[in-house]
Parts: sequence; structure tokens; C-alpha cells
Amino acid sequence: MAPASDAPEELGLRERKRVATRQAILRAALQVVRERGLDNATVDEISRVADISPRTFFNYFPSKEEAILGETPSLEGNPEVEWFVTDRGAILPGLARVVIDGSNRLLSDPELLAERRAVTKLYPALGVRRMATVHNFENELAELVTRRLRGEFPDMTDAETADRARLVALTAFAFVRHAWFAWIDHPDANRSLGQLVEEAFTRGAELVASSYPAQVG
Amino acid sequence: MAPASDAPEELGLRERKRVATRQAILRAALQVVRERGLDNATVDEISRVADISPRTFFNYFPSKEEAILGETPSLEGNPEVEWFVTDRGAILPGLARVVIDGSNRLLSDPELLAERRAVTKLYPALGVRRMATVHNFENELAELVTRRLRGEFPDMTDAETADRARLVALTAFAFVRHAWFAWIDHPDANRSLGQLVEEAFTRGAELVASSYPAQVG
DNA sequence: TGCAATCTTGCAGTCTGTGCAATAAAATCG
DNA sequence: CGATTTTATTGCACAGACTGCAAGATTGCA
Repeated sequence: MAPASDAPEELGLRERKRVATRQAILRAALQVVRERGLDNATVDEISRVADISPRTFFNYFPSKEEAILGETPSLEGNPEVEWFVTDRGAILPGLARVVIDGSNRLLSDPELLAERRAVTKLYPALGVRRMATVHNFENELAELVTRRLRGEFPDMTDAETADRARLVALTAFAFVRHAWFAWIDHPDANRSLGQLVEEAFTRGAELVASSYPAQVG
Repeated sequence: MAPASDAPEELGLRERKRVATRQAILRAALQVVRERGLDNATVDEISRVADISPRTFFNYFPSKEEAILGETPSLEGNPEVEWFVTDRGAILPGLARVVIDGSNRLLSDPELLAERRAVTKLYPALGVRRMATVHNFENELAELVTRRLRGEFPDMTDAETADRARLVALTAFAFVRHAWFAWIDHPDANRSLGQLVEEAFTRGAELVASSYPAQVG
């Protein structure tokens, strides 16, 4: 067996080509948007630059926006997940830890990331689109919280559990989004996305605490 | 001058027709989705049912989804807005009040609303779309909070103000969304959307308080 | 009644996205 | 290595969303 490490070793020719093509499309999409503007960034043009047929484009991405926006965040393969569902500490900070880990893992290709950030800032319409794709991540969070609550409060009804899980997930997600926006606005290499997420959680907590008299239940 | 009440009196023929056509499209869209399913709900079909040309459809709605989803929530004409910007009480509950008022105003056509709720529940893809349209409302909230913060803390830099305003808006928005989802899931006439919003804010505050030790700043 | 403003509609055209089948390339196996 | 199976690329045809334009119909108004 090949080493089970996470280093991308020992990929077949096919796999390697696939990764390369995907990367070529991602780069081409950004390049075309940058050069021709978002409106003129057609699939035909992107495909031409990426040197593939337009039909092949849709074998890699389900829509033009996905190619421009890149991969959606996901809990997939996040090692903190299993810890979180069995942990019994405060739930929001726990969830923060999960997301922070995911954020730091996201830094696969800093170059593309920076360009994407610039493009997102330039065309707010893309941010709207991102909202939609990121909705899946939100659902993943809710599902994760549900799993934990089921273990922590086995006597709750399913409806109650789902309802509470959504409250937790939505709240956490709001803080994550705040961090994300701050990161988009500030091309500030000093603070990583993970750090911004951490800040958002604590500042969010302070905000809520200052708005509602502390009434720990 | 005509009475400044909100009753739709004294509209010209043209205006009345316009309203009627818009309503016809809204109804037709939901009907077609319900009868033929979301995938088969084409603009052509909706237009046929609404008895207008497909071209006219796009004179009323910029996209098919807008017609299915109906009007986007907005702060437009919300009387609580002016109160909020000058109020100096806790900010989150104040924002809650603004949104609750808006929620209650939303009950224009209960029949359409109920059907839309059912359709949204049946096709999760629509919920994703809604996220996108509702993003504008989020920005309105952020803008509103910015106005208030500028008055309340004139010494803050613009960047700080904008950053904090977004934190407030996103947090409030998370609670609103929780209420919205609960409302979608529970066709429970007992609790209005406004009440659900109110609950979401208090429960959200409790959640945060229980997760972070009370440290009122 | 007649002119001006506004609406509706058809038409032509662009672009996204999909199913299908042929072709090409890579993996696998004897 | 050569044959076979699996998977990827591509072209083609087509459905459907959406837009600009200009002609024709309606409504508002003097």
C-alpha cells in the first residue's frame, strides 16, 4: 500500500491530469473575470483560455460561478469534528474551534485565494452567489450540532434538538461570516482567517452580553 | 390631497392593472410549481397561466425565482427605523424591535404566504435562492446600524464603525433567520413570525451567555 | 378628440446548462 | 505487449433564462 499520508504522492496519470485541468479552469476563470470583467466572462471564453472544450467545463463545475468562486468550505475530513460531538464544554467555543481548524486548512493556494478575494470585493454579485453555495456548509454545521446535542441531551425530542441545533449553527455561522467579510475587506496578512474567526466569536459574545443582561440559565 | 392612509385607494386604471398583473404572475408561479413541480415550472408556462406574454413576465420580475419567492423583505417604510437610530438603549433588542415590526407588516396576503411556505419547504433549492435575495436585507440592516453607531460613537473611525455594524447586523440576522426557519417548519398559526423573532433573540442571547462567561464590558 | 407617456408583445439573439453518442486516452489483465 | 474495460473529452442538438429593440396597443391628460 502507498503511504497513507496526506501528501499527494503516487497519483495515476489520470488523476494528475484531472487535478491539472481543474486548476487550469480555476485560474482561467479568475483571469478572464479580471481581464474582461464579470459580465463578459463567458464559459466559452474561460474554456478557451483553459484550453478545453466548453462541454468539458461542465464536467468539472456545475456552473460558471462555482469555477470563479472555487471550492466550497466543508467539514469533510475535519479532525476536530469527532472531538466536538463528544466534548461537553461550552458549545459555541467548541464549534469555533472546529471552524478555525477548517479555516486554516483552507489555505491551499494562497495565490488563487488572494485573487479570488480581490474579485469578490470588486463584484458584490459574487458575494451574493457565495451566500448560496455556503448554505451547504451551514447545513453541515447544523447537522454536526444535532449529532452532539443528541448525545448530550438524549431526552430532548427530535424537533427540539433540531431547533436548538439550528440556533447554535446559525449563530456560529454569523460570526464566521463576520470574520469572512473582515478578511475580504482587509488584505491584512497579519491576521489569518482562523484568527479573525476567533475574534469574531469573542466580540460577538461581548456584543450579546452587553445587549442582554447576563442571565445564565 | 388624497388620504395618506395605507389603504390602496384612488389608483388609476394603469396602476390597478399593474398590480393585478403582478399578482397574477405571483399566483401563477406558485400554481405551476405546485402542479408541475419546480423543474417543469418554466417562464413560458407561468406566463401562459398568468395570461401574459413571456416577454411581459420579465417586465415585472428580473428572474423566475423572484416571482416564485415573492417580494424581498425590506426596511423601506418601516416607522421604527428613525426611532432606532436615535435610541440609546441596548442595540440588539432595538434591532429586534425594528425587524419584528417589519415581520408583522409582511402579512399582506396570507394565502400566498402559506403556499409559498409550503413550496419553500418542498424544494430546498428555493431556500438557497432566498438566501441570495435576502442578502440585500442584511445590507440594509448593516447600513441602518452604521447610521446609529455614527450618532452614538462619533469618535469611532469609519472602518471600526462599519466593522462593528456588520457584527451587529449579522448577529441579528442570524436570529431572524432562525425565526424564519422555525416559521417555515411549523405551520403553527399560534405564533406569528414577529413572536418567533422575539423568541429567537432571547434564546440566542441565552445560548451565547451560557457558552461564554458573562463579562459585561 | 388628439397628443404624450406608458405597456405589451414578438422577434432575434446570447448565454447557461444537459443528454447523448462518438472518439480518445489511460488502467488493467492475460 | 496486446486486448479489454473503464473513464475522459468533445461535438452536437436542444431546452430554457434573459435582454434589446421596435412596432403596436392602452391609458392619461389637455
